[in-house]
Amino acid sequence: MRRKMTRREDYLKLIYTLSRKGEVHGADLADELDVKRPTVCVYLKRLVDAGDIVMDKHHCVHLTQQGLQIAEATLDKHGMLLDLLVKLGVPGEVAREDACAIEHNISPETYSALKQLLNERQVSI
Amino acid sequence: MRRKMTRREDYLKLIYTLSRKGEVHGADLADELDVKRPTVCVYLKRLVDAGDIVMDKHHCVHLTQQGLQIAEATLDKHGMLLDLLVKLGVPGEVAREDACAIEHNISPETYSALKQLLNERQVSI
DNA sequence: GTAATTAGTTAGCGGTGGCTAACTAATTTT
DNA sequence: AAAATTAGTTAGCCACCGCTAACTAATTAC
Repeated sequence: MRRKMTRREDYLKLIYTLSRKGEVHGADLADELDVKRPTVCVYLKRLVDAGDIVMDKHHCVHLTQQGLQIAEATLDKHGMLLDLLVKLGVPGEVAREDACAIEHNISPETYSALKQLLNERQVSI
Repeated sequence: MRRKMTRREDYLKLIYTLSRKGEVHGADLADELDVKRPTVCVYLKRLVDAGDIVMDKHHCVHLTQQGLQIAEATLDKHGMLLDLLVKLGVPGEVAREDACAIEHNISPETYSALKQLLNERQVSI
């Protein structure tokens, strides 16, 4: 059984976001994730093995269909949590960090419940 | 800088809970945490080093003042999250798992915001 | 075009937190 | 009391995810 890749969603989320702005290189990921380049290099190989990304001849990173799906799902959870926390009065930067920490660990049930709560709040306040 | 002991709160929480019912042995912790006895044995040494617990001559585990404080704070967060999720309609068992996953990662700000939300909900529903 | 910088990689390491195997110590059975 | 079971420990391993040092390849400056 393959072990958990707890950083997987962080990488895929970031690759997705950076892709919108142009080519994605390992160095960009290292900057944003605040880790060193060798760390990224090694991890990207695992993401390739997992079928989440492909690397082109210029070392640019591209999401596969599978990687894209995971990235979008994670960004969706992140956005929902961030919106909710901010709406509840948590300062933006703290809310962002908490959303990042929580997003990997919520069940579909909790996701639905919180999303519904967010929608209520959007009209009531 | 010492690395994060992400299991710390799980152990301390459980030790606290089991203490209410009697002596706490490594084997009990292994059962409840669903890990093997050697894993617990090694981890308990780290908790001793961290100043969270002491072991008596019969290998019973006791929380220090510091360990007690962490255990109570964690249980408090856990209880709040569990109550909130259940109140939002998340099934009990799922809510418990999510509360466990989330409790280690929320800032004081998010804790306060969610606690306040819980209090509102308690009166409004 | 050569030199300097930047990017990617490889090797080797450390900490966290699991595991099994094999030992010792304590407890229970018989 | 001896045997069997259970508890604790130690050693050695593995995966995850960081790091530095040192290498290579590519890019940019001059």
